[in-house]
Amino acid sequence: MVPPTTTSDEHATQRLLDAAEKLFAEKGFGTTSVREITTAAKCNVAAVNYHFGNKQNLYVQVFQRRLNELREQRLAAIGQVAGSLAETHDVEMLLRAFAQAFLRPLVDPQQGPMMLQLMMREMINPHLPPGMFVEEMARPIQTAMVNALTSACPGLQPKDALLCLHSLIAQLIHLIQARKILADDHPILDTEGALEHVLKFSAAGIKATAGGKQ
Amino acid sequence: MVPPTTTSDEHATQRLLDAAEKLFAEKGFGTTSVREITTAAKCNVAAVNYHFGNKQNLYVQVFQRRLNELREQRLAAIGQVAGSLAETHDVEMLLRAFAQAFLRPLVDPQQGPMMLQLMMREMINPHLPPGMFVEEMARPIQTAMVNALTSACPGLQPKDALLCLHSLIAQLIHLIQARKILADDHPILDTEGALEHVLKFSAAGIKATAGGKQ
DNA sequence: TAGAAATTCAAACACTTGTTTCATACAATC
DNA sequence: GATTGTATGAAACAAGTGTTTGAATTTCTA
Repeated sequence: MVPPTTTSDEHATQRLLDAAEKLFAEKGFGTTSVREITTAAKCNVAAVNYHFGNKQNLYVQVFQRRLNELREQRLAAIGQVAGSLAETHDVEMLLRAFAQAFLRPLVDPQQGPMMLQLMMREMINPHLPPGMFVEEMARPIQTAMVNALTSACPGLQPKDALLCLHSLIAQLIHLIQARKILADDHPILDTEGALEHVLKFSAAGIKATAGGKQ
Repeated sequence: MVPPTTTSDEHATQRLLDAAEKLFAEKGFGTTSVREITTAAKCNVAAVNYHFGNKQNLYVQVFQRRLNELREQRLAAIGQVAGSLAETHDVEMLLRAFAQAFLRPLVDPQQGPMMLQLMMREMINPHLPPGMFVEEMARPIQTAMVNALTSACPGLQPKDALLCLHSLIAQLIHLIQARKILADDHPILDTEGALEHVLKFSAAGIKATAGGKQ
């Protein structure tokens, strides 16, 4: 008998989740066939239906497995920085910490690009139960970050903090997405100089937003 | 014989392009079947292959038809504003004009959401000839806008102008995308107040970027 | 109006899709 | 060691895929 924690011979359930995650990220739900998944996972075709009921539920389980850890990872990072800042009101430092917490899992060469692709695809054509992504990921991060922003940046209304947060997130997502398409054209976007720009750009934007409404 | 400009009875080629555009935007290339398209266009199944050779080429033609007009529309708007500004150095006005030129075709209820969906899908899984989208759309807009930005904002290096432009575009795209997912949660994002925020936020960001490097 | 070209049509092509079936092999329990 | 419940296997299911065919029809032209 083989120990259950061996990478090359884990349970079929895990192999299916891993293979499905990879393929769903690369090709999307609709254009990834069950046979591709089972072949990559070295299983029989029937394995998906046996272990997960159907293809759609396998997709949901792929997300379930990652959303929790990703959310907790981000919440922890936000809480840590928000606590240590306290009264320093250093916006740019808060942004940097958040950006790193936001990006780290997404640029980790191991499984980073996969995660983002998965989430982008799910945004554009959803196959999860309605609300699952928002409730388990988007909303918790949003409220935690809005709280951190408002307390680090006096004069910033919660409503405006939300808008600023979305401005930042938009740029971070675009940062990763754009370099896939424009990488050859603009090596600028590839370096971490782009991240520095986003932080500087956003810090100024936030200060202007807070100042203007005060 | 029927006049060629009748909407309800135009040539099959046009009906196919219209139906395909709509369906590709809603469901994506891979998950839209030729039969769905031909049914929606009131054609026979063979019509796609007769008029366009194959499904993929129909997809390319859908883009060909729109990319040109969209690009020219945007270039005209940029050129107009950039010319009239000349020496006023009014960054926020330039941004507003660009944002409107960028968004107008995308929020036009007639065909707006379709266009954006189409382009987002193409970004995430491409079915166009490599480089077509960048060369016919992304790059021309980029260079025109970078020129307009650097001349309207002295002290802004072209390299930084490009980064600022991407920061703005990222927010504009996110603005449209996010409200599909979070619309119920945050009616804030739905109003045009969000656009005003993006403009104010970005104008401050650009000024900070220009000032810091000077 | 007759003939030629362009278009539409129903039917079939070979292939892939998600899922099911049932027989086989394996694991652990009595 | 026989008997469970669990897992895997090859094969088949009906339905849907893009594309092709060749005849019927429409449209234009000479």
